[in-house]
Amino acid sequence: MIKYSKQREAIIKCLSDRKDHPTAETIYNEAKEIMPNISLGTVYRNLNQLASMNKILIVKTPYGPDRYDPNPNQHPHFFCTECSKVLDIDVDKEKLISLGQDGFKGEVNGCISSYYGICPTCLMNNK
Amino acid sequence: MIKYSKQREAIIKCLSDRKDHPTAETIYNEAKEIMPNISLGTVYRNLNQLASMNKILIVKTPYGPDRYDPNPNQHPHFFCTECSKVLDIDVDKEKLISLGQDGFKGEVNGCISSYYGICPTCLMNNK
DNA sequence: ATCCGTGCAAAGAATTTGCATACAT
DNA sequence: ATGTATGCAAATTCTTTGCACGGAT
Repeated sequence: MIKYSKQREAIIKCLSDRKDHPTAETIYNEAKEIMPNISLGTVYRNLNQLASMNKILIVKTPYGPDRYDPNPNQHPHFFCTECSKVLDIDVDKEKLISLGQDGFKGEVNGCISSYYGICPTCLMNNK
Repeated sequence: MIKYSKQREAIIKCLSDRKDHPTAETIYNEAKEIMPNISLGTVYRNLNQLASMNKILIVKTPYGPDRYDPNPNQHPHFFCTECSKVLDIDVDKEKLISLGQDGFKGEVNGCISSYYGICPTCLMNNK
């Protein structure tokens, strides 16, 4: 049985407020402002707990620490190779799966897709 | 300028001989049989060097250590959730990219796709 | 009263790096 | 001779965990 905690509430709030897929460290620093005694271990514990309850998503990155996404549905992300930002990118999930399933003799249950390139903001600034 | 070394040769040989995307540790253990003094640091150094020269691919995994692929072209992998095997999976690259680019205002330069599910072998054994 | 969650610090896993020496060019 | 590569061990980075205590139910 899961019990309420101020820390978990703060972590969820920090994560939900952001659209930039923060790292545990970032969440920790932000949570510290409203809760100076919170520890990094607690942040990790809660993030893992939330992920295993399918409330949030852990986003593995090609480099550096994991990032966290308040949207629990597995969906593709875009990694900007210029500014390192991580964005959501809208991709047809069914098509993605069927691309993999097509001709494959096993059973495809899901797909984690990471697109990379130059994000709209950097593209605009470059011009 | 890059200089020849027995160690690098052994590492390349071990990697090329395998189709199972070994970890650095696995390569290290295998290389040790023909070269007992080789160190894990050397294995990592060479793998990173080869990857940055685009001779091999580093395959990030959802859990556990990175794996290495003698095929340097970025291509999708399949992770078996039963036996943890990592397989190549044949997916139309152009379609994959265009799925991401479609409607996205940035510039998509590539995609790292990880499919997961049950591999053909496990599927067969389950029946 | 029970037992889940916390802070802290230590441990762990994976990978990188500094340094003196060995080897390829 | 020059400079890259190596072995070794220590250092880094990111994350998990053990433990005693505090707080939610």
